[in-house]
Amino acid sequence: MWELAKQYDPSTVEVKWTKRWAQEPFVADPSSSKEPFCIVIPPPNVTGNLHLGHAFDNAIIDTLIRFKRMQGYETLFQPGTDHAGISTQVQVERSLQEQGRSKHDLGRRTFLKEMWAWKEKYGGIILEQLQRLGISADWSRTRFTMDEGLSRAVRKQFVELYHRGFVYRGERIVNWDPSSQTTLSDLEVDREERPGHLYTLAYQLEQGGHIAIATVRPETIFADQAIAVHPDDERYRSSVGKRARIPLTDRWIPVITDEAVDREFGTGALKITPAHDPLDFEIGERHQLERPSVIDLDARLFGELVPTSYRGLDRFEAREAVVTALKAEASLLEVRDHTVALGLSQRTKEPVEPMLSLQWFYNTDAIAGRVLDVLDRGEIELFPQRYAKVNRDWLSNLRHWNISRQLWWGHQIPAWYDEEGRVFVPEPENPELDPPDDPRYRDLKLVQDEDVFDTWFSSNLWPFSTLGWPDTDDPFYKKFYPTSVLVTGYDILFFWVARMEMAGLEFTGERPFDHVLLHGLVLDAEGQKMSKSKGNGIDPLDVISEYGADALRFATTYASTGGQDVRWDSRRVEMGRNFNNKLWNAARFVLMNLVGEMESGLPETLADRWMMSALQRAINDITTHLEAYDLGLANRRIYDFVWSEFCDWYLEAVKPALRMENPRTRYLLKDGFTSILALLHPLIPFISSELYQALGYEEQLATATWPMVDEELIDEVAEQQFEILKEAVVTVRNLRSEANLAPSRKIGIYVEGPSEAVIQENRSVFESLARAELLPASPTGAILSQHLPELEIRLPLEGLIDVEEWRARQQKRLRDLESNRMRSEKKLANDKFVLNAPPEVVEEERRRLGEIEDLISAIENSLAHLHG
RNA sequence: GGGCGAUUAGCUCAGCUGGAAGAGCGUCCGCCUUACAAGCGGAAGGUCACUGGUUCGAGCCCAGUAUCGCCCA
Repeated sequence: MWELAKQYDPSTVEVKWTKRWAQEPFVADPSSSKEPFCIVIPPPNVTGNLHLGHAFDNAIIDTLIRFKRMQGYETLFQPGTDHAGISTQVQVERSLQEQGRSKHDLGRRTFLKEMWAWKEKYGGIILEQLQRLGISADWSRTRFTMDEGLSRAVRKQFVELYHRGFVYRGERIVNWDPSSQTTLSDLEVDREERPGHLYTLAYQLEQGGHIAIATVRPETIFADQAIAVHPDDERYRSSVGKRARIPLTDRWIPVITDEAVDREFGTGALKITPAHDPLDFEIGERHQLERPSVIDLDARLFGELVPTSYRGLDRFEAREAVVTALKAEASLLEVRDHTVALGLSQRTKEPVEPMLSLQWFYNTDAIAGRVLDVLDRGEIELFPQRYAKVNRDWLSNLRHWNISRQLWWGHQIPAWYDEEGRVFVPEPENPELDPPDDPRYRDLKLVQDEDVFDTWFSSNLWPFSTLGWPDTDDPFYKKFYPTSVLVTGYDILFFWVARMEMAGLEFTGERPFDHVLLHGLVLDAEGQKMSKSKGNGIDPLDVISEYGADALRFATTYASTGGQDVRWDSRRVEMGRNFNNKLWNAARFVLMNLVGEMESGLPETLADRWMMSALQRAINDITTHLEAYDLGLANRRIYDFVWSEFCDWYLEAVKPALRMENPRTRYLLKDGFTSILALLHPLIPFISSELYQALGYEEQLATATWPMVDEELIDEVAEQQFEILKEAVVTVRNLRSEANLAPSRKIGIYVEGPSEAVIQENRSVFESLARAELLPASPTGAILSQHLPELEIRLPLEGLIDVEEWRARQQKRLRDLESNRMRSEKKLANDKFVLNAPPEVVEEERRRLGEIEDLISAIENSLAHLHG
């Protein structure tokens, strides 16, 4: 037992438990009769690295899981990883590039082999990093979104949605990222305001004159199909129905009217380019316009419609060239500065090209409506509650979701086409049967769609696909679904949470989780988002090696309050490290005193009674906070209890009894400290487990039971008396400090007043804490005295003390008391207060006033007798 | 344009249903007091952004303003 070092070193302890929890994971038992509690991990990118966001998220999850496990729930912390389509593929492509190869050199099959090899090589890293955080997941159930079972779930989702008519293939304007060469959903595009220009172009009218149109993208004029004005716009009445010539070309297009045109924008006349703008696409549909494209997948101008000199130019180069030519032709009427809302690919930051493309879409209108009903009924509860509205607003304004991605890494879309372009999708009765293997289509030449699904189209199934769905008889699905709470950052409320809500209802008929706990984001010290490109990220593994994983967990749960963003501040981690050291040393003290006889039973001494009582209150508060997901409050409460109550007061107060080898106190010391370790375990699992073992317990703390409040131990008398004792001790320390008496010097103290008995009865505790000796009679001669309610404390004035300074201090205290008296008197003189305020508040105010008055007269009296 | 969050001690942040403002760090003074100097004892430090309102009573509730940040269009 004595081998506990003076200073806590987390590294060896944490590595030891990390290994143990990896080798003996917390396996969930679906046949258990215990109530289930399940959280699925927000699956990190399989080849990614741990960042602070993961650490934050998983610390919260694991705290809840460990808490519930100790409370007696059958817990499942379901771990796993996500294939993260684009980012993983980009990584592998980059590494190929370094070897001078491209995915096209390899071909799809070989490339995918490389991808899987990559996944095998790097896919375990992030999970190992998570284990280093001490999370108690059931590692025997680790899942990956491209596992066989989960892939089956994705296929079933698509097949069913297709046959129910919610998923369709269509030509729509999509967000094309020319850099990663794939389409993106609306959510993956960030809008950014950029300085740009608004160009006014003159389109010659066939009857003479011209019509001026405003555009921010002059390079797309070659794909124009019409000019549109608002039907009520008088300015263009005469032009409607006429034809106008596209500048730099010989093409003539009609002037049409459409309600969607904003008369206030530019000249009120718009060029309509259905293939390159979503609004133009809609207008084009209404007027049956053709939709030729002039921008290719590399964002270069192409096609018959583009004059040869511009073909092959990048869209931005082309803009310059077109503008120059327009100027030369005198078709450019005006160029004005104009901020444009540019769509950028979230991943590559490349401007997205709105482009006409044949893609798969998911019409979520109906299912979103059902989710809204469930949210309205409060069946899914969000924490903090304000996010319920955000959740709802997004669901009620959904556009069809583009679910195809032009990638190879992911779930290839199970749709086949024959030579005439007809679509073949597996039958719902037999979703595993590929149409080419279906005898009915034996004579057809079927080719599978090359694309894969958006990654979120598989992670939306995560809460149930990881539990065995589509096998609804899977015991884990039966036991743990719907899951209990989903914990994630608010930044993926739409991406993931809302989509899981839809998928859950669509396919299981149930909400996927009862509660959603959304936490904030971890920002850098300046309040900026952490990102690779900015290089302002902090590696959690560095933090762990410097301070320990417990300290990191402490810092994250401490900062987890009300969904607020967390500015990174290493002082919080230091706080955690210091706390762990404090706890370690408290344990050393406890262990040091556990030699010899112990006797179980109720507390007898004042200190024991007080500590056990304070412990019950702490248990109650901490349990309540954890149940309400207020981890920050729970953390602060246990921190204060351990440091300020247990260590600062109890451990000091208990020393005399321990010196006298009180077996009951010994027992309670151990008992109380054991409860503390249990209360701390969800927050700082490593050190608490280690110390619990050091105390001699066989079972590991993680599976011990959560402390319960024992009402019998709540002892208000002891609390009041101990409070008096503390105040008296603080006063003596105060006097000593003011009298400049060295702490090492024993001083004589005399106490007098109604509360005197409490001090006398706990003489040894008082003397030990105050480092003083109680005098049998009041000292004579020069004394310093300090007044407390119901107690006067006297100290022989023997040291060198500046009496004038002392007098000044006392007078300041008097002034403070007098202003308090005035406030109190004023309050009590107010009839409205006395009549309206609750009686106990009024009573408290009266008591306070009486106390103040006593103190004032006592201090005045002692000042009068103070001789300098 | 719509919505949300923040504004409390020098710094980073707590503050539950309204009932005399808190923590950690930092600062000042004193300590190797036999668990702990990553510590112990003591102290200083706040017009709770601003303006009105409700209330016996407002950091907290209501209305508005300002600044910063985020989301959506």
